[in-house]
Amino acid sequence: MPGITRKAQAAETEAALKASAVRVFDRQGYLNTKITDITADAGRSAGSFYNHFKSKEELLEALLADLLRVSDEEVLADDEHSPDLGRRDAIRWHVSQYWNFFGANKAVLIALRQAALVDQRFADRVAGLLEPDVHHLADHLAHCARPEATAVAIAGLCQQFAYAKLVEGQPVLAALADEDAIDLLTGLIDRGING
Amino acid sequence: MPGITRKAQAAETEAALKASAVRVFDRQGYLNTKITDITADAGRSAGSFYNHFKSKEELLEALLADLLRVSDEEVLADDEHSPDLGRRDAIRWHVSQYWNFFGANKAVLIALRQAALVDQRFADRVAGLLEPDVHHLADHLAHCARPEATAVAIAGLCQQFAYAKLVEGQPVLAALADEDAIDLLTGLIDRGING
DNA sequence: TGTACATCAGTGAACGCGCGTTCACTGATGTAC
DNA sequence: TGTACATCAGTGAACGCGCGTTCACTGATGTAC
Repeated sequence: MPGITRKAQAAETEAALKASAVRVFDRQGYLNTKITDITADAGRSAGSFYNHFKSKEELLEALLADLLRVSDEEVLADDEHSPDLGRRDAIRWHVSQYWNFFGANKAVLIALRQAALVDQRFADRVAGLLEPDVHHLADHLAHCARPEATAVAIAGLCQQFAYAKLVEGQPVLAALADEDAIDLLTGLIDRGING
Repeated sequence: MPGITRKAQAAETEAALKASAVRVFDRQGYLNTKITDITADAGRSAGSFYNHFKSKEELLEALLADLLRVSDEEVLADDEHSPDLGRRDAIRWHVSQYWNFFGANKAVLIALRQAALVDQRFADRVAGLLEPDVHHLADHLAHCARPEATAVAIAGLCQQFAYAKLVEGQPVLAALADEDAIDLLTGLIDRGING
């Protein structure tokens, strides 16, 4: 079969590089990762990297694209959630979604945040990605005093708490199960906006 | 007067380097700043830097020490604030303190956060600095379900919101005055923990 | 007080390390006839 | 189907840029007598 085996090999190497990148980013952080760290983890030569990506940034873009594709599919599979954030269970559903998404993709999410610190292009990119979510959240908060600002605050609360628990592994939070964390955030938000 | 003029010159250069560092960190971020960016801004030669600091990290440590010295003085000058976070005005006082401190020192605070991403030593350092505050906050929250975790969440909320408003300058928050931001946070926290 | 020497802050060209990136080469796979 | 050539994924040594860091030098300030 002409053309299949070679393409398959290339695809396999590309996938291996991506998988290694995620692993290494998770271990050492994006900014501390050298291209040769990735290729070494993947068991390929340094030069091989450039057959697939122009740079570490482009590799991260590819990981982001993968992440967005998967999460879009999940959103489509979601048949109707309650949009009424006046109800505690609706808040909990959203928090839980976010928490699980963060946990499942933390290596890439943190890599993006790190890249955004150093590279304005990524900063704009990340801001653009979050904006619709924050906007969506603000719509749900129309009954509050300052919907947009409150949405930003709540998004920040969730992000920072997830970071403290799932990435830094703060000792203070060690005893906190995922469900407890979600409950805690849900309670703060529910009372904060409805209470 | 023996020994005075020369020491004065050295002190002046050191101060100029620190001031330039803050300015340049604010402009380009700590991680994007080269040592020669700092010396150039200060109008000194590259080599001069090493008469005063062993590295960019040590310079940041010095800035941190300055910041801690000043803020300790302020804490001492604070004659009794209400420790009862059951009262809205007590919460507002704390939030306002934090907000102003963040605004006044954002360049250094953000530099620290950036350094912590890349350098485990700074990460531990920053964590150690915040811990007493979070612990103090947890004490005030003894009546809540999970005081420590709630304290971490609230600290994260404030930090992230201040970052969004004061550093990223999120367009959505452009119309929000400092007082409004403080009120918003106060409201969320007050209802969140007392509501 | 004056002179001769020592010390020190500051200078900037040069050095060298780390790492991203290239490129000539290999061997395997695909194509043409 | 077999043979000869083309293409391509992968290799790893070598190259070179950027930047941190050094160091011999300058001129000014301090010290000794």
